[in-house]
Amino acid sequence: MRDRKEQILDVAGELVQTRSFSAFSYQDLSDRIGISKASIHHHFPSKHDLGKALAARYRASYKNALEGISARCTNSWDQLDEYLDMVTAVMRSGTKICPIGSLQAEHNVITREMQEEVHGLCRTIQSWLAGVLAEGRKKGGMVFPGTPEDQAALIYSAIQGALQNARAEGPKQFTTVVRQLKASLKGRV
Amino acid sequence: MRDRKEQILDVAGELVQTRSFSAFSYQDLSDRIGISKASIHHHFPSKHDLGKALAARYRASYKNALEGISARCTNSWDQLDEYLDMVTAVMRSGTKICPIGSLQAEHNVITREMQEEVHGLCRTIQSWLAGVLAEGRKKGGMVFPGTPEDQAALIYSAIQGALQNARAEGPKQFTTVVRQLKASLKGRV
DNA sequence: GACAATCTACCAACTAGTAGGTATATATAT
DNA sequence: ATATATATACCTACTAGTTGGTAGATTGTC
Repeated sequence: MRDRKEQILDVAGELVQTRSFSAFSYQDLSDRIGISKASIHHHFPSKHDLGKALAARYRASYKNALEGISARCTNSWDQLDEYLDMVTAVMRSGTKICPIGSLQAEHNVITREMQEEVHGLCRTIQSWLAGVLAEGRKKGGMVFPGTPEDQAALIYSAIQGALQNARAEGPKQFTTVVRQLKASLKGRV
Repeated sequence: MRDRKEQILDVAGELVQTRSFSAFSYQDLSDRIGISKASIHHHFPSKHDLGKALAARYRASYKNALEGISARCTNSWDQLDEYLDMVTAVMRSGTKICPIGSLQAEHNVITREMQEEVHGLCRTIQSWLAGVLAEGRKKGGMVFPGTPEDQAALIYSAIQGALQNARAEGPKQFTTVVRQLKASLKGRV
């Protein structure tokens, strides 16, 4: 089976998002997938290997998704909406949180290579957001203080914080944050 | 020694903020404090007891700090500044993150009682923020869309997300987010 | 035959938590 | 005063189970 690796990453991803990187084990993977613990070590010799591959996959997947949005729609507002819809979908799928948030919370217990993957993912999203905001300010009437990069940092932080809150406080808070962000960009106060 | 309990909570708090709740053990506490693991079990029979006491202490401490700010200054802008300064101090102290963020990231692996303490802490901060925002809109010229509660949710989420990013991305991003939030409230765009 | 994927069976280290004992205070009863 | 409880704080030594990881044999597939 060639996609066993993918399957393992799927399950590991779910565990990272519902628990945390420290709080799941190879045994958990073994139980869920139905092959022995040693077999999982065959595919990912150490937990660091697994974590690194997982973070890299998240990074590639986000990059792909964001490029897809850019290709699909030209309007900045639509691009922002699609991004926010994507994140909303993550929140709605059970009791998950953002994988970035989960891995960042354990920043000091993951390896350097994992840290770098997570860091790259942050940069990818924020620079994409900054691009959308720059274009939106020029042509779409988006209103915000500072540079597009500054505002991207705010939006990114708010979304990440809101995603984390959502699991404890429910989805209402998350949609409120999204609404506030959009209203603020429209300059309606 | 009466304050042994406090000392244990101090060390546990630091470990929660630098690692995560799952990623520290009674042995870690024992090593750092210099008393046996069993002695720590004497003070906090189970890890759940320890986590609950820790979350409760955070809650009380935040409540106290926020009430102190309200008592100290009457101006809404000053109150907001003091809150933001307090959070900035958390970020600057080494490689810590917000304890709430850390515990929320592990929402599904902590006990219900711990979840409730964390939840209460979130509510405490957000309703305090909402109070400051309501007053600031009325008398201080603060500008934001939606209700004060809505905007409090945004600010709270952004701060929490930014705190989490700070450890991976450095303090610059955090100060940027704070600056953007304040500029936005001032209506300068 | 080579190779990948799997297995069983193991390892040392670590996990939260317990059992049972010791030293030292502070009461209380005589 | 002095003996006797009681409680706190700590200890060493242990349990049962989990952790990430390894060794070596077995399977199926090109």
